[in-house]
Amino acid sequence: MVEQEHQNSSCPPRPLRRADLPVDTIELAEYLIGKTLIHCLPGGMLRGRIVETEAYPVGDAAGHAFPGKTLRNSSLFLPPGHAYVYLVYGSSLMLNVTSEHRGIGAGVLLRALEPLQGLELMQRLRGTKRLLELTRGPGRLAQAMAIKLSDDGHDLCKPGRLWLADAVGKIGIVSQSERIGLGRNVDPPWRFFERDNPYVSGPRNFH
DNA sequence: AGTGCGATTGACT
DNA sequence: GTCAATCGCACTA
Repeated sequence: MVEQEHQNSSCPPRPLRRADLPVDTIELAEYLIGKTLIHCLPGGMLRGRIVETEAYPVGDAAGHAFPGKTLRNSSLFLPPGHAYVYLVYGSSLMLNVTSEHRGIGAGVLLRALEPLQGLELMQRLRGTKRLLELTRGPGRLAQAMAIKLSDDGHDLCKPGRLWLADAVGKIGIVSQSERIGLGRNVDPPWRFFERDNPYVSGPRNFH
């Protein structure tokens, strides 16, 4: 029998290299679709495939860096490929990937994953067995991946504990829409998602 | 020191 | 579909 029954079990995930990340925030948001997020824990490995992102580029009034650098948003100003983690609504952690250059505050919010590995641990972390409720939505994603506030500023291009790796599987049609949850009426199409993936949160209307 | 408000979620009609 | 919980942060006084 052939050992190589699945691409994922045979070749180890290759980390995303910082030099390969598109500098532009919007390009990075699209680039990250299909890529994987890995968190190695004592209890096992958590791994998911990114299926939905949102760009918060330079000069975007909705971006956390817009009012200027503060203690809370300082990680957004790190070099590209770092984690910016913050708490909203008192209970939900959000995980972003920094973009642009050191000293520039911009990033990409990871909004949904397709769970690949460590599903039982994700189910425990999330308190549900329903697969579609594990990683659909940014807060759920962070909880299922055991992201903590202390992961703020972590280098996601350094393979080890928490890092980004190359794409898995065929990437489907990537659609764009307005971003979700901003109390604004008009918004540029800076949300990217794999159109036919069931783990995408929110509306799937596409441009 | 006090106030208002989220890049959401889960519970409920 | 509606709606409120929840709390760290930024801002005002």
